Amino acid sequence: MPLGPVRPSPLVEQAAQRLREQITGGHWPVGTRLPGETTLAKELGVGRSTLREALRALAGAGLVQPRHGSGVFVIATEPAEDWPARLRRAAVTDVYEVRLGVEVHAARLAAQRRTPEDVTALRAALDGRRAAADADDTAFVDADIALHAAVVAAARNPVLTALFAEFTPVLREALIDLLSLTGLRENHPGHGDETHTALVEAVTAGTPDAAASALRTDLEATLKLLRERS
Amino acid sequence: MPLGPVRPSPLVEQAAQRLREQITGGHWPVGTRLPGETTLAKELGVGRSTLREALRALAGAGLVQPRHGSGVFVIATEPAEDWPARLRRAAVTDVYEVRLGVEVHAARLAAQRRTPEDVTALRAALDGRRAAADADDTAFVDADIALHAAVVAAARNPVLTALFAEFTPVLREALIDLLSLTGLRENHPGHGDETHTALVEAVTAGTPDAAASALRTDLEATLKLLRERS
DNA sequence: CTCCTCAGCTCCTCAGACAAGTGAGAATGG
DNA sequence: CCATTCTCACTTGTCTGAGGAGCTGAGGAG
Repeated sequence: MPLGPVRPSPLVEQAAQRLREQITGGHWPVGTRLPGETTLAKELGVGRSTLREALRALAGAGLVQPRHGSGVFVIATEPAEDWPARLRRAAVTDVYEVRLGVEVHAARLAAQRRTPEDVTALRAALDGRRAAADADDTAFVDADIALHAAVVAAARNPVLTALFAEFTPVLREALIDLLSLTGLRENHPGHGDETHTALVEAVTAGTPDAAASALRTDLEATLKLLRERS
Repeated sequence: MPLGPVRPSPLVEQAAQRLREQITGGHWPVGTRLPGETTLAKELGVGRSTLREALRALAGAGLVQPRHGSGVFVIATEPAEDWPARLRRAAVTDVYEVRLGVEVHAARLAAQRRTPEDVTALRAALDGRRAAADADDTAFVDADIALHAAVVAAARNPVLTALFAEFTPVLREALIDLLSLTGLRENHPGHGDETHTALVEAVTAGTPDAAASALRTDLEATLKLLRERS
């Protein structure tokens, strides 16, 4: 039994989240002066310095602006659309789930559109993943992600490619953690080689449904592992 | 003559600026562990609380990430990218294509997870879309998007919801244009009512494949229209 | 009416203390 | 000799108390 983490997030982040909700939720429109530090700290049940750090985090994100002697004011209601930060805050399983949907769709499109250049790139990435079977976890994860990125690139949709790139850092970290914690590769060095080969073959052959199902199999297995650990 | 401020900026901001320069200047690449709080505070000549607030501001901006007991780490060297702008620059068909993949996946999840509240919200949104059949194009598009947003919300994945929200503005504009240019609704006021009803029913019934295929039918029809016009 | 003073609010900064998590090396057991 | 467990130094997290400095509006002096 994997036992998820017990610890709650730091108080600072909880406080920042609560305040953020007030702002993005429209309760405190632009121009609002927030209640004083002592008041807010008491309301949220945290110390004054903790609250100050939470406010400072929001200021760093561009939501509020403190004015010495006058108060803290709301200057924006949207988090400046900072996706990397948002993804880092989110639960890994939620991120992975979205990645699954995006990439399965990409595989489908790739099977319809791949060019000869895409095919050679895919084969090279697949070879790279095999070559990394004996390497350390980090190198293996990088090779794995490179293959997946090649599939997405073959879909020939720049928005899709950019979106996948946004997910990469979080993915990389989560997968490296997963491998080092589970020791998954010790028994199966080339873990997932069959499904990945099937994926590349399906994209090459131009069969969308086969590509989608091969990829779905691989990703759902990993997602299951991630869920068990969190 | 505007006369700038005479007083120096708060120490917190000065400290944050100094640290930011170290990061964006490349002296501390991604993955670096910053010196400890006490060390940094001494080096910059400020108190520990002040330094902590400066670090918290950088964390809010997504540059660093503190890990309890371990240290503060650099996780990015530039203040994030602007997705809304990127989506606006991209081809509408590319955006719509990604939206299709994301939302079909969301529909699948929604069919597995929808709560009774989701179901009532879905029915209300469906009624809203019907009621807007006689309204102008803008109101109809808004009602349509509200229904789709309700489906995504029922998937109960915050990342997915946020991602869809990112697409909404571009979508809205493109669809309004499409309707006014094609005059599509003049002959079929409740355009797409059958497929949307089928979608809501499938999500309610909890049949992922049916929900996915109903939605795919609707979205691919629109995507085809978009392609023809561009 | 204008200007000044001032009290009461605000944020800013520091110091000190203790709690809690992490990781490496020492000590222990086989 | 190896693997496990324990210990400890070091890290960030949290709170409290104390002043410092800036802003704002009320009220008095001219």
